[in-house]
Amino acid sequence: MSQADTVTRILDSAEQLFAEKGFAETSLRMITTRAKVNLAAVNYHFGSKKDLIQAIFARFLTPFTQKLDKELDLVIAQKTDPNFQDVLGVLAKTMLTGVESNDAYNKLSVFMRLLGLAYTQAQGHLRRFLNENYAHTYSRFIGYLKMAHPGLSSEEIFWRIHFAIGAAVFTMSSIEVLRNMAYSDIDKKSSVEEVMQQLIPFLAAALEQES
Amino acid sequence: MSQADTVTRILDSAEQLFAEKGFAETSLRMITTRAKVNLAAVNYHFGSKKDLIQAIFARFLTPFTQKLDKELDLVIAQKTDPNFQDVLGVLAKTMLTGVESNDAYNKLSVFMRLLGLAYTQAQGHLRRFLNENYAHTYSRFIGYLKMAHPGLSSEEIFWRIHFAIGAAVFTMSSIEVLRNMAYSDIDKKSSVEEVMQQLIPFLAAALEQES
DNA sequence: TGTACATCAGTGAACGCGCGTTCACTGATGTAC
DNA sequence: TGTACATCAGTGAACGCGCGTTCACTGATGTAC
Repeated sequence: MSQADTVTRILDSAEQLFAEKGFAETSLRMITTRAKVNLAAVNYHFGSKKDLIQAIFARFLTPFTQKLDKELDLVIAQKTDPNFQDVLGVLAKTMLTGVESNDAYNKLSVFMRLLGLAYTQAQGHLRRFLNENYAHTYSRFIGYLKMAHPGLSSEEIFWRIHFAIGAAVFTMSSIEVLRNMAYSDIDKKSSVEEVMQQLIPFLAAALEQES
Repeated sequence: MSQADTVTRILDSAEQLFAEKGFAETSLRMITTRAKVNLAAVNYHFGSKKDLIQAIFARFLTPFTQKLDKELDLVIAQKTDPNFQDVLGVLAKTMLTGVESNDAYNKLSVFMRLLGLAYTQAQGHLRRFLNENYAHTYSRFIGYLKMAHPGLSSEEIFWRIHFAIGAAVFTMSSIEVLRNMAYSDIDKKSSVEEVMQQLIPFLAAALEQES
């Protein structure tokens, strides 16, 4: 088994298990058993469990923020003064392309669950890591949103964005629990895609609302 | 030290620590140290860590759902056909009264963090417990919402409510992280109350939106 | 009133267990001469 | 072409540690006669 294999298998298994259970609740033994690699391989390749967690975020976020940056360049080149929907559209586009459609929803929902854990589980090292590596693109995105909606203060923009992130991240974090609840409450088990199709107008209405 | 003291001190300490760190990340040793009681006291009074977690939810939810039920009775007595805002208003009123104002916000935000953990951390026993004990009031509330907004399907109501719960629960779960981010991003550290005052119109706009 | 017993909150120390990490080691592949 | 050595992915077993739980025990209070 080559190195690339082992490293990728560890990342894949860890990503799934962390998204399912959380960081503290997932042991290296679970990860290495699922990945069919030796227990010591995580420490050999990544150094520690913390470094493995960071590597999982980097694998998703590095290409994602590169893509988002490029898309933002494109929009700005076409239209120096993009409106709110243009800017949000860039985010939606970046989130939903680059992979075949079924897989895109799945990868995105796994990543949203991980992002939720990053906020809510005590992982100071992870928040520091994200801030050091991805704050630039995040700030740029927020900056355009603010320019597009001058009626809102920075504070309002900040909190609205995080309310929206919260709804999205919570929904995806708990999607299996919620789909089961929906099934027992209203006899309908919506697909992840259907849920997202309801979430988008819900958030758009709330984000754009005049205060 | 009387029993009431010991039991209450354990509940108070556990509630704070679970809200801060999560269930798996909080050990009984942390709880009993903070509560200044013997390690074995948790198992003596509650039976197990799981039972302690359920007791914390019961302490908040039992009076809360009783109060919500009474308030729903009142509204229905006054107005057989309450509108969407009437029903949501009952929830807001139930959430924010009964304690002096500062404490009310604090208790509520602690509880929202715990509720977020209940959805996102693997605690099957807890979801079963909540479902067995509080599903009746929850269903009643959702039923009135649906009656008040006949243009929306059960499915739309279900998902909108959970998007809103998500935004609220995520915001409160991560409130310290978010307030610190706001401070470094926009130099403004809003109070929990100010954040809630922005959250309410945000959610109201999204919940009532015509599809 | 005094004695024997029951009840129960609380305790101190130990239990077995799963955890992340470490370490000496193997074996395959590449490099130098 | 053959030999000696270096590099490095991967391994198996063990390490110390903190965890939730258990258990025999204490000591205060209440009850029966």
